[in-house]
Amino acid sequence: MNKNNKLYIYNTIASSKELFKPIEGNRVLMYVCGITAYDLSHIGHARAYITFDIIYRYLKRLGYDVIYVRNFTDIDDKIIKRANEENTAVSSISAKYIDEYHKDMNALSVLPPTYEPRATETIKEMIDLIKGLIDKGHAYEKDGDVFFRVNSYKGYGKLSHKNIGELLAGARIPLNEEKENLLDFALWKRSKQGEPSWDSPWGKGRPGWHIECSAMSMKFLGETIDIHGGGSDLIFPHHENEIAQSESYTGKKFVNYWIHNGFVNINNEKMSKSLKNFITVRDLLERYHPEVIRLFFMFTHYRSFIDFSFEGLESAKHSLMRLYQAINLYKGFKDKVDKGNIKINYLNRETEEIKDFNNDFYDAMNDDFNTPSALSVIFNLVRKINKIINDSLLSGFINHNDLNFLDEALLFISLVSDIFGILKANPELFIETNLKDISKISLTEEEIQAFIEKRNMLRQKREYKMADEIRNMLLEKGVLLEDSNYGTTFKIIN
RNA sequence: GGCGGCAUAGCCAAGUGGUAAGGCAAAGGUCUGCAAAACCUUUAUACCUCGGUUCAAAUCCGAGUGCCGCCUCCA
Repeated sequence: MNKNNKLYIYNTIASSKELFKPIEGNRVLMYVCGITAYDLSHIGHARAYITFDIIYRYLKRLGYDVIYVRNFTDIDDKIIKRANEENTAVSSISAKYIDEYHKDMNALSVLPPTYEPRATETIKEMIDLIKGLIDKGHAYEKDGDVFFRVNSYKGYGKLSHKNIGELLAGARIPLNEEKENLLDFALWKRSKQGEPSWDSPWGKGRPGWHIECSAMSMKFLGETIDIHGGGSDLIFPHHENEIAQSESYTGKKFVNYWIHNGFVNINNEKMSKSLKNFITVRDLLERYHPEVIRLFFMFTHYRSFIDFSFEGLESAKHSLMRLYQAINLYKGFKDKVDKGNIKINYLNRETEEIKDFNNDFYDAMNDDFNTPSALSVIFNLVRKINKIINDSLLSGFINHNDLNFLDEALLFISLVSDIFGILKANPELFIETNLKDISKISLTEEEIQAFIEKRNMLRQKREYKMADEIRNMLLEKGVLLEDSNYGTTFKIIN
């Protein structure tokens, strides 16, 4: 762990952590590859965009002025295929799924980037880029298709740490007669019957996939940017190709820091459409609070693959509850202090210092955004908060130093919650609503309340046996009763 | 076939040279008519195996085993 208060980022191209230094002053130029809009987003997308959301939020917290671009691929084979299947326009498919994506991201509290360009809005820039590449001998046209000449770029493979020979040996792509080299990739594709197309110097056609990110990155951020991110599956060939075409065109370094998030697996296997084991964000949001999903991902470092499981989600849910309970406990406690039910004593006593937790937290985050480690700091802090409050509740006194620590601790937690995008709900409400899902059982809320009242009458008469019978009966139906000083509440169990 | 990653308690998961964070679960305690909830406390002495380097290794090096990913669209 680094103790020098500086941010280190794991750079894929260097295969190691590097000190982060922006190109210019406090400004950070960040580009993250967005989705291809042809279907609902799945939990893999959720992980990727939550990861970069936290990076975005954290960089801003460090005082950087971040210009964040995240694109939409709205022209592509899969979208065309989907449009044909549904007998509708390509643009209506992409518009629909961009809209659905926004709904999902919004629900997950993923902040909107500074710019969200679409490929089809950047055709002109792409054509200019391709023209430039042809002029410089890095690309060639063949019957309306344009390919990038991989052999013309000597650094090819530097990101994915492969060399052209290895790639050729392992290639599984069928040989395309029109290409000079198996590894050459399409910059421009001539249009086929019934496909959307744009005019170009090479006839009607549409862009290849890789060129759009180079064009959009340059359009909004310039020729060299600080951070470029995406899922680890994009390292090859997508990002490798982006580097080749961008650097061949500008003669400058394209990206300083490459950040890639690990994959989401299900039962230890990659999630994919062909295995039919993917879970949509939409489905997950029906079962879990968005903050539970965020916390679930944060419990694993962003670069590790994560094995998705409902057990893991349940665990995250209980963890989140623990955080909310502590906030709630503090609120109730402050109320008691304000009302004079807890007396403040002004003896000088050693107490915890918030700055220790603060330092540990930033050390963790500065170490390549180590959220699991940062979370452990928060849970340690929560234990201290609970302990101080419970001790005071028993004794009726709170030391003024401890009280001050509590106030600072809660302020710190609220700052952390801005970075993580959690703990934004009303604690009392969150705890209540997350435990009550009446739809799962055969009783109505009114019926349950009636039983609770009946039982409490019996309890007042000390007829505990009958009271317990009601409690057991409700438990069999999935309703668990909880008695407290404030009355009896219930929650639904599975 | 080539390249790369991972292997830490019942489960999940940090830690990458100085003697094992945290979460969930479990057990004990406080509270309660009893429970539940909440909170507190406790919970790894072979960190996959074998060998090596070092005063010191989960951490570095070598070999092996197992799992996974990339080399095809993919977050």
